[in-house]
Amino acid sequence: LDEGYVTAVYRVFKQLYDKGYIYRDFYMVNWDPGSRSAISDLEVENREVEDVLYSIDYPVEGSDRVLTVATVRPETMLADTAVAVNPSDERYADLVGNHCLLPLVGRRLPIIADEHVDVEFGTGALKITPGHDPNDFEIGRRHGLEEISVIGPDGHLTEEAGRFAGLSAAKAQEEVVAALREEGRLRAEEPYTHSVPFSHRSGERIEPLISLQWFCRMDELAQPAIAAVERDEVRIAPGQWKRVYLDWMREIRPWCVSRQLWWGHRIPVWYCDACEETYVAESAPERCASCAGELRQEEDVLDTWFSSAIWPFATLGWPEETPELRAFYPTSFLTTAREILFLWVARMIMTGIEFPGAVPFRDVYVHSVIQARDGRRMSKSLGTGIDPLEEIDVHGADALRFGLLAMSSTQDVRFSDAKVQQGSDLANKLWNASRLILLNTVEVEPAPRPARVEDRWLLSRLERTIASVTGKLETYDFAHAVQEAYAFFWRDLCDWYLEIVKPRLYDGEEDVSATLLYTLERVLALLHPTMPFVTEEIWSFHPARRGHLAVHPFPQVDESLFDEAAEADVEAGIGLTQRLRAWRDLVDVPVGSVLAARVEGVEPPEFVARLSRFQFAPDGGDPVASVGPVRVLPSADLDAEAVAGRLEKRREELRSEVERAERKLANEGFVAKAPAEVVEEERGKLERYRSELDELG
RNA sequence: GGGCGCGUAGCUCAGUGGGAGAGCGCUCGCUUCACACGCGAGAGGUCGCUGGUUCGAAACCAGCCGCGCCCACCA
Repeated sequence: LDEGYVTAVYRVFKQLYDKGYIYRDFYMVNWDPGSRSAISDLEVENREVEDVLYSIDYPVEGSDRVLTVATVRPETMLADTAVAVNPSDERYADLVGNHCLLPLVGRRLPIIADEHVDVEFGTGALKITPGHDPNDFEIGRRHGLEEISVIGPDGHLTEEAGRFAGLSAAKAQEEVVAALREEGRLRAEEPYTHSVPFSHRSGERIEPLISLQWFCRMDELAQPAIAAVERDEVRIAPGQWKRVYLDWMREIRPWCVSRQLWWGHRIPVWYCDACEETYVAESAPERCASCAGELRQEEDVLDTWFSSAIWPFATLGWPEETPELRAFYPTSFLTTAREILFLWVARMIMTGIEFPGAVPFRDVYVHSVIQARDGRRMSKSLGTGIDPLEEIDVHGADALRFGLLAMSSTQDVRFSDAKVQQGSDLANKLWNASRLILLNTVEVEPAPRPARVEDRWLLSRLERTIASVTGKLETYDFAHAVQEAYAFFWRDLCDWYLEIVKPRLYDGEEDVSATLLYTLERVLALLHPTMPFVTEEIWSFHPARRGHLAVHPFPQVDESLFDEAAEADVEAGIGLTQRLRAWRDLVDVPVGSVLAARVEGVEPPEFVARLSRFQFAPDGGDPVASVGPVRVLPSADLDAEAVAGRLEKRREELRSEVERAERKLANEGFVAKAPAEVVEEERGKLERYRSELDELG
């Protein structure tokens, strides 16, 4: 409706017309009786339908032979203008050039030979109805056959149908079958399942009709658009869609661009009824140039995708040389659903190259499709759609956004309420963890200030997470990107680091405050694209806040904070803590009790004892159990039987591990052919299992 | 008919050559001073089937079974 846009559409139509790409022709189109309009091939959807296949005898003129033909649309026989057989079919070779007599009508039908006919199907004889079947139309044009229309745009039979005129196609079918039966021409009726075109718009069965329409020839426009994708001037990801695009483009067919609808850009063509002149123009001519008569504008409108095809530049003011067009064209990135690849993306590329002279975008990402909860397509007509506003009411906008990203994949996935709930839980956790940090840190400039090994571990993990998330976003791997950010925040920061540093935090230590505020700032920025609302709100309380988080730079990786040694030490400490906790659980130690223990060898980080409720002392008698390097000392809280049972279970686990490693290393092929580091790793494992087994006694 | 993809824990999905993973659900224990939308600990899988390649296969190859999508003019 925007005037500037209409100008652009008309300019495009006129230029394509002047180049000879746009033309008007009688042609077989997909007629949608529901919307009473032609529609394009791409708007047609094929569905399996159970029909009846009728076999009808067509007598051969001047002979007692008959040709039996098969059809699921017997009413269209009224428009038959030939019978075709395959040229290699010896059964009928002598009949080619003769005529059949069309039952009910009496028309003389030439018997022709055409490669299209399948010798194997039915009797190998095919009735030809150029007016109502796309194949027959092509065959008809090849052989110069008459094109008769017996079904009109309203789905009812025309005057051409003689005594059947005025009937609906369905009713006509019944009557034609009855008449054939009466004349003894109906040889067989059998159930037949086949795929049938339906209108994507109205849902009605397509009626192939010949009508006068506007077409756009696509092959010239397609060539540079094919080259652009071949040369990766437009990159299509995931890679398989590049080939799908190219395959389609290489076999592109003329595009029927006219529609008999009210909505749409009216085709910029004017007719003079007096002298039969036709004008194609960017704006309405006043009068006919030849006779000065009144002009009448074409009533058909353009396919909606015709105007959408020029969207990337028409919205920026093209054909005017606007500042917007100069600044923003070509654009960089388009994300889209795959069913739009042909309808829209391909056409934008073609018109972008043809008109402004440059591809409209550099990268196209074809995303996965979220299906309904039960795995069916989301669809308005099936009622399987999921209303995002309802989801937002229940879980929140951030939760839905997180959930959708977490669901996304290279394949189609079902909508998962659990993933949205996970997002909602994350928002809640972000809020609470931030509250802990913001209410307990002292006033200090946020900065990485590692004072202990756990600080170096956290900062190293933070930077590695930023690196990894960034890499995954760049390759459109959204699900893993958000899952990785989620795992760092929840596991590393909340479950471990915050629990480890609470005493230092409550003590008002500056180093840990600075490090935590720094980490929080980076985590908020990292998660902001995924959860914009809650991160922005938390940011408003952050002491480092300058302006909105939405315009805060996305975190850049600081590799100087990578620290492999700290990671190894802390992760070993975490592993030991988990084993100690599990051991306590399994031997039923009372929850609050602190057990005495002694450590053999290197002292683990301080937090291990605290988080597993142990007290490590240099001495204290004979141990009653071993957990890795930890020797648990006797205590009133320990049930001797449970401890012994647990010991035995651990021994069994270790024995089976030792056995597995030994078996592998005993395999000569493995030792000889596997890479040295893999063999070495296996030897290391075996050694560790054996020494722990020795410790247990 | 052609093409693409999928079949892994109860559910939804990751994992593409060296000891089976996540979220949810389930079991047990915790009202521990950020969070019970939470914390800790667990159980649970002949990785669709059959062959093959390999020292080694959930992963690579072939065939089969089941499911989905796209394209296509067999009446």
